[in-house]
Amino acid sequence: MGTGTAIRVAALGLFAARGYEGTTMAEIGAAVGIRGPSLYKHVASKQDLLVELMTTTMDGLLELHRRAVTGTDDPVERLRRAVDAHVRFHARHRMEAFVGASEMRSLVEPHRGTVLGKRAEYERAFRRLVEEGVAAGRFHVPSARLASYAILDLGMGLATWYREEGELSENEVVWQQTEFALRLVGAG
Amino acid sequence: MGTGTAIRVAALGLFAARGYEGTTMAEIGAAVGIRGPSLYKHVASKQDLLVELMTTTMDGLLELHRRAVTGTDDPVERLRRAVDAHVRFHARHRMEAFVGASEMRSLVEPHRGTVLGKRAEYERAFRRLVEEGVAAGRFHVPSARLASYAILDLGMGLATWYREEGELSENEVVWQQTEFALRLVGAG
DNA sequence: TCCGATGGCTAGCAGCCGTTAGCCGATGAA
DNA sequence: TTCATCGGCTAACGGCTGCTAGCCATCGGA
Repeated sequence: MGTGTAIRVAALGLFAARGYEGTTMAEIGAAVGIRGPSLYKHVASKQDLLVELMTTTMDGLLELHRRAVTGTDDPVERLRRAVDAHVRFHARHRMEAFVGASEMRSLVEPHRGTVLGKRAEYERAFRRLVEEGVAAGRFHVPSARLASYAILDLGMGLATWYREEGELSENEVVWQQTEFALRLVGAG
Repeated sequence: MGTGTAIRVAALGLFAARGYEGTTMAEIGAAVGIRGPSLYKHVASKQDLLVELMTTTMDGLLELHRRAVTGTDDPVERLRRAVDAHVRFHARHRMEAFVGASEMRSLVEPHRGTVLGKRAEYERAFRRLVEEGVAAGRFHVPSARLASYAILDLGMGLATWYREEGELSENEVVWQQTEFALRLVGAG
């Protein structure tokens, strides 16, 4: 693993624990065994670290979603796979999800707009999934928008309470959350 | 409205928008028409502003929950009322909820521990509600813990996407989210 | 063997932060 | 009218921040 990668990992952990504004370049340096100024031999700026972190997170999530919904036309199965990917991603990338949700404000334009755009795209994709199910008579919800937000929130909540060392394995959590999502749209 | 209250309101808005570390005392002052140092005639410190904000938020939420579940023994009705209070609170206090979730790290001990304790108490109360329903054969979930987290996440998500000016009224959102919660625990 | 590139280091700049000290006009009770 | 209190203000302190400049050891290829 290159030094650049180690720096990004350290930055992620610190941003999650202390926040972007609450993290100093000296701390990030210390986490990888060098001094603050030496970081600039590897990264352009502190802001750059955040930008890259947030855009790659959203890109990864979008890519996983696309792969998940490809290969079947059945609305129930499509939603099941999308939720599986969504929850699994949030279980595996809790810190990225937390930083992504709470540090949007620290992102400077135009990157803020870019990331917000990707997030809106992800939300639309989920909403469309719910709408397809409703149109096919498989889901029964008064508002597809509200239902899709609810499903997204289920997964994003993991950032707060999920722990790998916890009593529930990743697969158990993923399975139950998927079940919750299907019940929620009235397909359970 | 006293100056002290105006300061707290301004601080809440700024903490939500820019984060605790990203907000300066001069900005809080400017929001109420005075200079930064003058704030110290009304508040003890910046940290104090955050402490008070977070503890009163949790106290308010706990009190609302207690009132909601008092007066009936029916597990379904108890959960319905608790979710109603939970969602309504988060719709009305979006900024408090957002700050409460993302600025726990900026809280200094012993206040951090106190607030975490209150949050844990709130989570336990909800879990107990689910467990009661399961014990009474009215709810059907594999894990009460996971189900209660899911319900809590439903409401907390509002902090991100709910807007008063949106197309859905508070009552509509509250009603649908309550419905989602009941479906989720298999009581719909 | 040379030498450029790489990647550490320290010093330091320019600016901002929370907070304190101390000043002063307005206000209202005695 | 007097005078203490209140609540503004500016100046300033001590400390920290992101980042740049510039120095130097190491090391791999020519």
